[in-house]
Amino acid sequence: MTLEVCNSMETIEHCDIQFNFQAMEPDQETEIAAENLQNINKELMYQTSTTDVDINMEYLPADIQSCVEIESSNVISISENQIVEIQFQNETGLINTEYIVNNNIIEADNIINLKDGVYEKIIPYDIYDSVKSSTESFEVIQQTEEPKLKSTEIITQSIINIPLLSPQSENDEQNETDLTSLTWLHNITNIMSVPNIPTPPVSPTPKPKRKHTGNQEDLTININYYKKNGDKKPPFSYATLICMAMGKNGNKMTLSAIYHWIRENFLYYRKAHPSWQNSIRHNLSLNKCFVKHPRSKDQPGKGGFWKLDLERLEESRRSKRRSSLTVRSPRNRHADQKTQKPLRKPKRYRSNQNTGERKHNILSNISICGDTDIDNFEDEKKKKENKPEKRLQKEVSLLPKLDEVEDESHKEDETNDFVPSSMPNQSVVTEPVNQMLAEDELTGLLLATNGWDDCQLELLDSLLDSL
DNA sequence: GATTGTTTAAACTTCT
DNA sequence: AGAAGTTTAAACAATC
Repeated sequence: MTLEVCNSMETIEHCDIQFNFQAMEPDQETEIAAENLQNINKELMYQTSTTDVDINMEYLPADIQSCVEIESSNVISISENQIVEIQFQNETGLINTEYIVNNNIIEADNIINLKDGVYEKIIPYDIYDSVKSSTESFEVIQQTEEPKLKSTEIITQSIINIPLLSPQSENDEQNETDLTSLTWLHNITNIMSVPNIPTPPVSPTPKPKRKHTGNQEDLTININYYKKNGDKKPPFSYATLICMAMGKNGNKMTLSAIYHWIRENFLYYRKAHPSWQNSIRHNLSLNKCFVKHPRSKDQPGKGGFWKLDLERLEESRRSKRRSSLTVRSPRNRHADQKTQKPLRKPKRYRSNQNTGERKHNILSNISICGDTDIDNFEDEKKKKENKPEKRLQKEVSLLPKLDEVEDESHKEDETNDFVPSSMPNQSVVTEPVNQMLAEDELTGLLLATNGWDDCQLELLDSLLDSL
């Protein structure tokens, strides 16, 4: 497998980008690591075929400041505002191409040009007409040889400079700063960059995190680590996980499909006590951004479809901002309720796996994380040997063994619960553009606003108002 | 009976 | 320290 990095634009500032790629065979991991690093502009090429990759900085572009840990992941420091093309290849040829701009993974279908600090993203032809009809912000700038590439979306320049955490880092604790809720916007931005969905303007540049120490490499989260390693709980809130799943499945999923997606993409949740599913349900019910849509009568199956309510997201975001600018409403939920209701009995069970853990923002790369082929999704109810959550007090004894889980075979879903991955395109095409701001809208909503400074919020507002 | 969905509440975490 | 957000646990109703 070859990793090819093409630096096609001038540099402005610095950021870190993490490349993840899998070896075809585990023992080839290091060998394939940076077999071919190429910088087009400077016509520099770095090649190695050794198993112990030793990057010679002399051959790297000046703006590439480091290239470390070339094993299962390849961390390279690359200038911000660069467009980076990554081609994943194996002996059979090209298997995938992705582009990265300011930490955003862009599908190869969406060719990107950079011009004077403005991103121009070419929108796939098949959604161009509907996009154009609903906004003036898109314009045709070129016709490409590829018929499906037709228009361009202007995206204001914005630099995301998110502290990233490396799971292997020795400095986890000190680096694990407030990467929680608010910042998962950025995650969503990437996650939701499914083909054919116009990428909204990325978030304004957050201020550097307070008390942040350590270099960027140390902060880089390898999302693949969480996909493959079930020992550590992924640093995403449940709301984030739900949005990740929905972002990959047209913002509309059944509960069981959400379970499935999470299990498929995070090994931890395959091994974990199934009480997390209770939390998922809790989040779906409690978070008003998740809206339940009952099945139609001609759609048999259990439960309804859960969707993201983007209007609600925006409404909530704005109200949160207003309240943050004034006085926080007094809230003493616990005290009030204690006076009204008797205390509950002590908890019988609490997982200690999350104790002390903090949620992290990541340079997420969900496309690398993997699109679960949900076509083969097997409804949970079919898995009798791997009992899902029933009642929590019964669940401990029902915990599935890991090997059982991993041998789990996915049969055809009989219930049509699963929303195929083709759904996103449909929904995007048919909905007005202001309904497509999923990423940014989600940001301000599900997340706390306290991670945003005034500049960010104002920019966000202006972007929203301009729609 | 199992799953889905709602609600309550305590514990925990993070931020101001 | 308090507010606000998140997670975990639990009870229970509705539905398939």
